[in-house]
Amino acid sequence: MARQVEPVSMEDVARRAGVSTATVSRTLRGLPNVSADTRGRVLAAAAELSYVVSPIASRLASRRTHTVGVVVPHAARWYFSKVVAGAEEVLREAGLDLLLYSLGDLSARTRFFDQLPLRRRVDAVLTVAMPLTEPEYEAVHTLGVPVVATGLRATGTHCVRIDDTGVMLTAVEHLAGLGHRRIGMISTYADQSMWLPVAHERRAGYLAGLAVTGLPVEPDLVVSVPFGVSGGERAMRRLMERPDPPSAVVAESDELAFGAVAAARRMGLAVPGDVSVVGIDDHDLSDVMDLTTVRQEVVEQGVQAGRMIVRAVQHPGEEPRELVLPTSLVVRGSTAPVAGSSP
Amino acid sequence: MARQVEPVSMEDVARRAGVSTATVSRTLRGLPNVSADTRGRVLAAAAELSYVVSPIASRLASRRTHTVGVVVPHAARWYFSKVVAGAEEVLREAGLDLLLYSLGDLSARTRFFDQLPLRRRVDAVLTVAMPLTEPEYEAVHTLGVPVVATGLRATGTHCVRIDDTGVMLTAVEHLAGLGHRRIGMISTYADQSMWLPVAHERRAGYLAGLAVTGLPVEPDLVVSVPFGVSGGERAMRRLMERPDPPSAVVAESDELAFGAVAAARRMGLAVPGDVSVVGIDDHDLSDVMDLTTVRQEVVEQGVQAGRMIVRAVQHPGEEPRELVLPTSLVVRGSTAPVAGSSP
DNA sequence: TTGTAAGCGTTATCAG
DNA sequence: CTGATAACGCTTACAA
Repeated sequence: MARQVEPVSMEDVARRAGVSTATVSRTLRGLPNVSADTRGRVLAAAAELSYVVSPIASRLASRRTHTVGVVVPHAARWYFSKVVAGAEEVLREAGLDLLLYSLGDLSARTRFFDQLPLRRRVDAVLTVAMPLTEPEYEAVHTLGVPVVATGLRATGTHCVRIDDTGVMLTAVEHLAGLGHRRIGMISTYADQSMWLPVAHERRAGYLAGLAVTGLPVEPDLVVSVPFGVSGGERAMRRLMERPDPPSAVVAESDELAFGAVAAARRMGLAVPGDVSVVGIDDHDLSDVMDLTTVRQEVVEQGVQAGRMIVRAVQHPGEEPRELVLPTSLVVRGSTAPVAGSSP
Repeated sequence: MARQVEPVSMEDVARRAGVSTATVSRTLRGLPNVSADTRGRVLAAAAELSYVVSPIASRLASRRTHTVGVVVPHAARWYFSKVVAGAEEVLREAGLDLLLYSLGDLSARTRFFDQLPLRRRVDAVLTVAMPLTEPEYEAVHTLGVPVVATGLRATGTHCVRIDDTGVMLTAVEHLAGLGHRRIGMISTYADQSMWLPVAHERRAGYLAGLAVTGLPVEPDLVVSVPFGVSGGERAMRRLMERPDPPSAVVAESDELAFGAVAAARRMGLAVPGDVSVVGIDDHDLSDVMDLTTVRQEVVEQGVQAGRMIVRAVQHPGEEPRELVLPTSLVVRGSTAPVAGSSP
């Protein structure tokens, strides 16, 4: 068992190679001003001792942490884990450590922004679908490091997102194109002030869709529920129990739509026969659920955010960039022409 | 904009409080040998300067990293993200940083265990459902820090898991109890050597279930596919296209079962009318899919693993513990008595 | 209880 | 191209 009992230090390597620690450091970091001969001896010595630099000492001396803080509202949810996975790959390959913070409940979040455990600890911050309050925003900027946000429009920081208004507009247009004239929407409450802006924009997209297709706005056809499958169920029940239920429903996300489809069927309604349903995301399970949806590339958002981080770490103080990724309608079996319309 | 221009150091605090840095250090770490009076002055000074210790300097001096490396095969998948989320909460509250490594493809994995970027960087390692090869195991132990594994049986390290044989046995017994005599199984290939042991144990549980209920083994009724929804679809098609298809199928996991249910329905078969399906997990979407399953508490596994980590960091060198969490059958609408049997 | 001073293992500056 | 040597910002004996 090759348990590494006493850690090797740079001095050990230097001694063995017959050079100074400064030269070892230069060599190991790939700096140009080392002769080929010396470089060889140093690398050999390092290899023989199976030496690795202590990242901690290196960080203290260089004053760079080589670490990025990734802050998410809920690490276990579909969207967030995808983004994190995408970013992780890029960061790992760039040699940056990824420090994960999941701030599910409000107290954790409050403590986080109060104490700011990221202070002196990261070179950059990635916030994943976290609308920050003004004080939170200030707190993060106190860190003095670049920030990139995903999942929502951000001002003052880099960001990668989709057109949240546009996706909903696409969904409504699809339904209107199938002849639906009364389209409901399943929206979400502010989930502890997370997601608020996205919910807002998607609602705006819904309204824009109605406007574009010349449909009247019926405020009662928009119901707001907490995020999640069971929220979707509840919303659908509320919509379909009305005396004049809509013939189609758009949901703010696929997970809500899953609940909606299930609820409709449990009520004895046929999907898409009695009611069509469209979601947003193209969740991994949307295909088996046969759900029509507007796809967004979530892992790709993480990848792009990771790249932005890497760039920002290398060139801090650059103008905030905004990257809007494309989305696309995926038609499946949960939508059909409205009953009684011409095919 | 309160951008923190010049970081405050412990010396600044010491000066302001009229004490030495040693005393500041003792105070801030809550050591007992500081007079109440001094403590007050130090805390006040620190607060006024809004000082926080540099974790990096602290780590270099104390030779403890306060960091745990979390290694997962695929950060974006349901099981892994849940475990990570559970562990994250515990670790964050214990003041430990969580360094995430997702080793999806083989080359990333190879590089990881070759270079071992965790060296000198973590106080403990958490492996999430990662069966390690012998060399990988050796490599990790080279780190000289405690290791805890989740999701599978481990020898030589702490571990938290479920009874993977038992869950499958439960599933088969449920079906046999409904009168099913010919039960198929959807199993998985080694996914880059990940999960292998789990697949093996669940297959063993399936066989044990047949034995216990007195059913004959039909090797052709076990089909292996890559993990995932589409794997489940393919497997189900292969099973149901046989001249003598089974009347029920158990899947190694819910995601496979989702695919199986969808495939059956696309083939025009009724679930559970023509074929019953059982999964393992109780995935977030199993309820809307109306899938009978054997539930495991995945977040809880992460929480318990996190606690083990915390304990192990405080008392390294303790005997490896093993924690086996309970599971439970959740009967939903994807299973029914076999057609033609008495109710 | 408190202070002094020697590390911790690098990087970085400045001569040579 | 290479080597001293002073940081880096804290912890920790050891003294007082």
